[in-house]
Amino acid sequence: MITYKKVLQDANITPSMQRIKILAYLDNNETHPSADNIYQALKKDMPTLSKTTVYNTLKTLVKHNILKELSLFEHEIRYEYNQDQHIHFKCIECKKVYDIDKKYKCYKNEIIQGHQVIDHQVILKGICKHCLQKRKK
Amino acid sequence: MITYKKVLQDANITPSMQRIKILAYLDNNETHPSADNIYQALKKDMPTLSKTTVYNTLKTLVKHNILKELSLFEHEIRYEYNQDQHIHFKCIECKKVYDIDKKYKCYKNEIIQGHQVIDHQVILKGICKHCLQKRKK
DNA sequence: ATCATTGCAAACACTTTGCATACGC
DNA sequence: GCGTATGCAAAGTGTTTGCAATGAT
Repeated sequence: MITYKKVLQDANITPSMQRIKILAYLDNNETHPSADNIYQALKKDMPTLSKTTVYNTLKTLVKHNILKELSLFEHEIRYEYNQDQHIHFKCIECKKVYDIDKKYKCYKNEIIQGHQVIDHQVILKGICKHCLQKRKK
Repeated sequence: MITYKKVLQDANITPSMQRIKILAYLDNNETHPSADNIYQALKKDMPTLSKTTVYNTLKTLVKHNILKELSLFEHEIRYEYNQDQHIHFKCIECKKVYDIDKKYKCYKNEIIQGHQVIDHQVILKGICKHCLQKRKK
C-alpha cells in the first residue's frame, strides 16, 4: 500500500501535514474540486489551514505532475488526482462533473500538424442522467 | 453573402453597431480572443465602447448559440464564431490556440452512460511548432 | 540556526451588477 | 415617447503576491 507521504517524497516534496491532507482529499473525493472546495472541506479538521496553503500546494502538485488541472469551468480551476485515461462529462444544469471510462484516440506525446502534444483532454457537456430524471417529473 | 446584421436579426437580437462590430471581429480574427482582447482591438475605432457592452454582447451571442465559450485558460473565457467540428491545440509556452481540423468520434446529441450530450470539446496542450523551432536555436 | 512551509492581508485580474444616460424605432 | 442598448462605477469572485510567523531538522 502506497502512502501519500511516499508519493510526495518520491516527487521531492516535503510531506507536510497540509500537503498530505490535500492529496488525500483529492484521492478520496473524485468530484474534481476547486481550491475553495478543498479549503472548505479541510478547514473543519484543520481550523488554521489557509487558502494560500491550498493554492500553494495545488500549484506544487500540478508542477510535479501529481495532480492535473482541469479547464472545465470558465471562472475556476478544478483538480483531479486520477491519472487514468478518461473523459469528463459536465452537467450544465447541476454543474456536476462525471468521469466517463471511454477509449479514444489519444494524441499524447505525438506530433500533430507540427505541434508537440503533451496533454489531451476531452469534455462532454450536457444534461446528466439525474437532471434528466428530475425533468421528467 | 450573409451580413452580420442578418445573423443578429435572425436570432432576434437588435443589430446595434457595437454588436455587429464585435461579431465581425470574431469572424475575422480566428484567434479565440478574450473579452479584453476584443475590447482593446475595437476601442481604437469606437472610443466610447465600454467593456460592459463587450461582456453583455458576448453573453447574448453565446446564449443564442452564435458564439461558443471556450474554457481554454483558467482565468479568462475565450470566444469563437466558427462552429465547424474541430479541436483545439493550446501552446503552454506562447499561449496561442490553434484550430486543428481533425475528425474524431463525436458524442454530440447522443446519450452516453445515461447522460444527454449537447456539446463535445477536445483540447490538446503542448508546445506549438513555432515554439519548437525557437527551442532548437 | 537555518531553511522551507504556512498563513494573513493586500493586491490583482476577470467578470458581473446597479443604475443613469443615450439611442432607435 | 418608450423600450432597449450602452457605459460608467462599484462590487464580486477566484487567484496571486509580499512578508512575517511558524515549524522541522
